[in-house]
Amino acid sequence: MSQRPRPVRLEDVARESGVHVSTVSRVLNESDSLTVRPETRERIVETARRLHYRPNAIARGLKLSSTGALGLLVPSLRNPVYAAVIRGAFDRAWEEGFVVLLAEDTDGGRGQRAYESLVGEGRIDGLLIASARPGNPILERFAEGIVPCVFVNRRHIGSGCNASMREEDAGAAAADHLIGLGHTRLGQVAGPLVLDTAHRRMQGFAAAVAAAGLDPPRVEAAAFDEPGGSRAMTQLLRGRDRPTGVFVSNISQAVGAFAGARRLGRAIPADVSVIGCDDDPLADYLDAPLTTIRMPLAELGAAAVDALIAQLRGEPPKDVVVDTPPQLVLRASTGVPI
Amino acid sequence: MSQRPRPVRLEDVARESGVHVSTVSRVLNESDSLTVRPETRERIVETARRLHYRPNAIARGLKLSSTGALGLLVPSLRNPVYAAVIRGAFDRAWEEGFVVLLAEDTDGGRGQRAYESLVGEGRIDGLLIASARPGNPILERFAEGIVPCVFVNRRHIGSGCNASMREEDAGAAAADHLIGLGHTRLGQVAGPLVLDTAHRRMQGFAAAVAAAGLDPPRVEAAAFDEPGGSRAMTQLLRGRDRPTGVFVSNISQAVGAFAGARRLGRAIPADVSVIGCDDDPLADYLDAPLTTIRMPLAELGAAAVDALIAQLRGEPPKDVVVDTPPQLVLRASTGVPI
DNA sequence: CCATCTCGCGCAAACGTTATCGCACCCGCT
DNA sequence: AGCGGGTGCGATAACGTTTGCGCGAGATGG
Repeated sequence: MSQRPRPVRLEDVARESGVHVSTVSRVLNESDSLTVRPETRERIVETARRLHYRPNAIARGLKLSSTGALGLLVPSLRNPVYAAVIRGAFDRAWEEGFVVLLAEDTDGGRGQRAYESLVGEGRIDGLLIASARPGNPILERFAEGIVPCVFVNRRHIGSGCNASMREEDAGAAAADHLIGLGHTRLGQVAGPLVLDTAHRRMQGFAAAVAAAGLDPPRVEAAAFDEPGGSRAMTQLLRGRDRPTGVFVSNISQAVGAFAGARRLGRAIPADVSVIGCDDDPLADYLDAPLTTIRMPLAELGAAAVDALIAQLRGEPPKDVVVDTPPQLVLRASTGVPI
Repeated sequence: MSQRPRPVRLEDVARESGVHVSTVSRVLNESDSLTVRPETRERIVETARRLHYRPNAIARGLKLSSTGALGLLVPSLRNPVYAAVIRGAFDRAWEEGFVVLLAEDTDGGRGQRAYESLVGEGRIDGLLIASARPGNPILERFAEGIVPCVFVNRRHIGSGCNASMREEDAGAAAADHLIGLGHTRLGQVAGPLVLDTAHRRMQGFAAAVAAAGLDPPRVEAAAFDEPGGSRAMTQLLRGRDRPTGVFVSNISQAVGAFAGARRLGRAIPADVSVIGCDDDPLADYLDAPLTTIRMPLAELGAAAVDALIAQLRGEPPKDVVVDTPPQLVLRASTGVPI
């Protein structure tokens, strides 16, 4: 029954170095009024280190009415794409002295509950929302304006605080690659078109196809998961005039799309070229290895954190777009049409 | 420049209902000394609801010296298996009135930093560690005993507070399935054997093989990711006496193993049967659809939260094993040997 | 030698809660 | 009428931190 060690408080450091707590606080915060003798400062810093003092975030949060924590709502933890965004956000937040609290905003109210706990109970200073979608109750709560928010990846039009990437360029890069290979009948497995991200990706793709003077691509919208990709690909590959080159919007969709093509007996890339969006280690291990458009996901996470912290500092919210261009990662799933 | 609405405090509710804050606090906490007139209670509850009062978790945490938050450290957010564990943990925690703060404990110090922020700064009451592995610095910090901990999935031998599943039975179920199909030369793509989980899975597999009177399986240990699975499978399938049935320990490894077999020109299941561990939607979309052993992952997450909360209530720590048995999910990647 | 100024630090109040104590008041009993 | 004991609630002190204010002491100037 060993006791848990009582955490060391400001008062312990103060007593040990023979000064008042307020002095310790000021010294350790390196604050403005540095009117402290160097030797005293030295002594305080030294004992603080010796005792392994760490300020209590709860007490600090109460006094400062700011917790040093940011929330991050992602739509699904099963989607490896978000792992990259999350890492980018965590790392940048840490650099800025913040901790980020991650929650999954799936159907079933997990996101709502997280919102209640994190925002409603004052546990965070700001919220990163990567799970925006029309009808998501979180959007109504956003309007209440309890905490500053930034929408990540999926924009919330009119919010004035979106962090996004060059989705149109991603679609265009995919189209250009397929067109460059000689494909003339193109198709797209898009995401749910109510999602801003999916919509822009589609528009960029369609615009590039139009610019090349080709017939508009056939588009099948589908959920961002394996079943969605499978069903959409099956639709695209059925019937006459089927596309020889298909742009798929997400790695999970790509896995499903591969399965769909396989079931119809179509080989990749011999019968149909497939290019994916969002690069992921998994792409190397598909059959065939998936050519993708790499998106700056970690940078997106970092940029979103920056934008949120700017708001916390009192700056007016603004939309930001990560300017790193989408980049083609060539593997084996695309080739010249037969 | 709309102002953020100032959150409603206990005092607002008190003023509005004409009583003192302490009374409001007692009423809303339904506490012991219910010596309050029903009409007063009614009035307080009513105005609290009307004003949408939510207690401030920070102030509450400071006073009670308990935050109502649990930490959860997972080794990788790219592994879909953990999504299931996380959901189980989140949901159970919510039922018990706790919020869980999720962080990734990858190489590169993310876990360390999370530990510092969450435990060191007193942001959480207890910690769930799913990222235990020999040499992980978190294990030394555990020994300091600042907060109660529970090790999830990967046990920390000797800690006395592990939550795990019937890994040996998983290995045995996989072996039994392959043996039942008539396979006599078995192999295993194991996880890193320094990990308790991987080791037990391997032992269960080996024991079942021995019990059937077969030669001991060839085991290739590998990282729990696609490259690991690919390399290990390649090793297993090279040389004479290669196995006709292989047990792979994880869905990511399975993807890699499929790729490895493909590169050697071996068909699944015609040339080699593959059975995976941990069921996941992805399994349906592999070529061939992957037969797996389903593990009770969400229940594991829930059980770990239960064990941690028990410790917070002052009960002595104890090891728990989720008793739901591993279950065969038959798909197309296993068949009778040629 | 006293007034003034600056330096170096202590004092105490707050942040929003909860918990312990205690004080009125009302009821019933003698 | 006086007394005792509940009943119903208010005052208050914390929890660990930050911060405006102020006070003593030494330095400086007249």
